[in-house]
Amino acid sequence: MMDAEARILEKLNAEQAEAVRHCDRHLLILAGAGTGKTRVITHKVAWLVEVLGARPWEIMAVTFTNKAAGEIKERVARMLGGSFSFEKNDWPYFGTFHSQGLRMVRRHADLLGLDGDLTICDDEDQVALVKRVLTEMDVDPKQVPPKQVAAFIDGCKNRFQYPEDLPDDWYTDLSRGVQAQAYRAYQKRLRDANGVDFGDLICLPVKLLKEHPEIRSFYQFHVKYLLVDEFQDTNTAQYLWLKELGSPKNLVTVVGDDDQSIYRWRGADVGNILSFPRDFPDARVVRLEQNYRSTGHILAAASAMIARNQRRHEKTLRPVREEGHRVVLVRAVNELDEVRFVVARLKKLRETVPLREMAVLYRTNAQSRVFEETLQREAIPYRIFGGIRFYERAEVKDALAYARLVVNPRDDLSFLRVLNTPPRGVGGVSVDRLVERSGMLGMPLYACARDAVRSGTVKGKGARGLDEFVALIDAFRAELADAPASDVLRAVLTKTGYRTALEDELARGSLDAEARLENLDELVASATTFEHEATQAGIRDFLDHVGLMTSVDLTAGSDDTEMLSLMSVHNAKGLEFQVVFTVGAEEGYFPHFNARTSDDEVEEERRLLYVAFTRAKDRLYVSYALTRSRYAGPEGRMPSRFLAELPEDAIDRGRPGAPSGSAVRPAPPAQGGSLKPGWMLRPAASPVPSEVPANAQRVVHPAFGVGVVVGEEGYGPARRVTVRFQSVGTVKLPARQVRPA
DNA sequence: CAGTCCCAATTTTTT
DNA sequence: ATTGGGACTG
Repeated sequence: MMDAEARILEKLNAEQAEAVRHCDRHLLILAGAGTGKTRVITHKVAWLVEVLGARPWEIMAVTFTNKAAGEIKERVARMLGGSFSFEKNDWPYFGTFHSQGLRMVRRHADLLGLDGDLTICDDEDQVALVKRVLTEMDVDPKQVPPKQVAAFIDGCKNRFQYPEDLPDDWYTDLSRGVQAQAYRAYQKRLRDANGVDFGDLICLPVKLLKEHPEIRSFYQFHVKYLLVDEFQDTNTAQYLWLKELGSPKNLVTVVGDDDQSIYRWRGADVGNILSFPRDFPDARVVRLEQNYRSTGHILAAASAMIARNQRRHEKTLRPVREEGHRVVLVRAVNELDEVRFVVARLKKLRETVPLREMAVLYRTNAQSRVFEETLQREAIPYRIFGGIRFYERAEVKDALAYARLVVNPRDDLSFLRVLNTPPRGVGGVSVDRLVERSGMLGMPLYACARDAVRSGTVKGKGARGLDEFVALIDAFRAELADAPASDVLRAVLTKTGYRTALEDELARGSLDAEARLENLDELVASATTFEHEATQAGIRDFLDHVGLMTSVDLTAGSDDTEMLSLMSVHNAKGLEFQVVFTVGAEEGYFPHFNARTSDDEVEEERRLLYVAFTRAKDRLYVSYALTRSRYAGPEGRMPSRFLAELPEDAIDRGRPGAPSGSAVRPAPPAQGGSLKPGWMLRPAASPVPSEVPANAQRVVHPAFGVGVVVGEEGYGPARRVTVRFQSVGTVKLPARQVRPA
């Protein structure tokens, strides 16, 4: 026994060992960036099994991505040798809240008024359904954007609020009334379609646990040890889930870092970290403050910056590594210049650092494009995480929609999606009549379609197409309901004529038809791979897999392939690289345009940059451009205000290899602790020697004369620019008032 | 009903 | 600049 203990604790420092061994009370581990969090989790699982004799099925670990779960599984398995097995459908369960939620919803579907063959609706499905609901309510989708309503619904579900839980006056409220009513209608439609959205995957388990004491006891009994990673990013509903499961009989361990909370917009509540000790009585708190990842200068820069946040736990990360290189701050003339710098630098570094140990991190996915073009030209292998994801491509979703309809004939969304894809003569008129009838009878569209012709609901060309469609789906259901996923997809693509239609397009010279066909092949290939990895995996499992896939989970090539990584900072959470390029460190990205109204938002933006910085092990480059073209011509840009918060002696200003004199002067620090963008609100006569981008847009105003654009926001008629005039100083005004000089 | 053309909005981050 | 949606025409 002592052997096992010693072996597990061997490579841990005192704090880590404490966190691993502490197993008689609930535990909150405050783990700063790079302090060996994953190591603590894996060792803790090993400890539970080997030292405390926990049974595998008594342990549940919740991670932020499926990939992280896989890594922990792998590492635990390696530590424990053959003594521990991870059967796919057995405990212990390592995965995201959402995948765990789906298991529970499936298992207890009958109690929730659902059928086990349910459909997971993604973001796009959700918006489409909202749009349908709004139309039915006679609300103009232009007046009330479906996306906004979808965000409202998500917000409610993040707080565990179903329509019946909303305060009565919300339904009559001028601003919220429509949204609340749409939510109620949406939820009904979703249930009728035997569908669940992401929010349901969290809320329904909580409902089960709250309303069914026997189910709660069952899970409390089974899940003796519950570990939650990235705890700072759990939302209210997820926290309620933990509270339902936590009992004196079991042990809840959460690991998190409030400085790395970057999902507030998705409902994450850092406050959960504060509440934990109160809600889980007797909980211990252990802090991990030894940073093993980054060299001294990098850590000093990141720490000084994050210390500016008001709402945070005081903590000091101690570097164990040497000082290392300073953080290099780079000023580029424009976005192309920035790319040139990064590529030149990484080509040089490649001589000593493997490409897979380098990453380019940006604020928005759109920023990857300029890099892609250059990297392709230079033949540097790269991979992009996130962005338009594979399973969200139209052709892939079409194929999956057929499969979804085969599994769940109540799935109206999929029905509408593929009914006339490829075209089979069923147009708007037929669909309208079908929808109307379905509403009247309270029957799913597919069921209505079956007798729509006989009842005269649909006539003519539409009737023939509809019959054809119903026959197709019926045949699939009869033959393929239990077939392997790849067989189903192959059959769908050929027998529906989908592939043929695309091939025709290709023959007629459509450029993207080829790419789409390739994507379909890739889809079938990924289904085949999936079947090989999991025994007995049918189409249902594949649809689940696809529905819960995260962008980080889906990466072309394995981790050890020689490729540069490009990703948003959000996607980089939990990863580390020897060399990190943080690009676009400008006002408008850090903080983002849409996030500079409240102090809370600005603090989250600061955390985002902090996460980016702390991914770096050996070298960190931070770059910004003086002008950047986003849609129509170059815009003047200012360095991020956060750059002014970096300590002088940890950074290296000026661009290595560039002509001298390219010193950097970041935005002046905010005044008096206020987080307002100082450069925008500066009084006209301000003598602050702020920098005007060399090739910023020059403009003329009828009254103020000539000036230079230093900021901009909005689009179209609402577009406003900030102009520094020679005559009156800096003024913010509608863009239409000035003309290019 | 399908295909084409034109106009508008879009770009924050994602399970 | 690209893309999606809506309107118009064949």
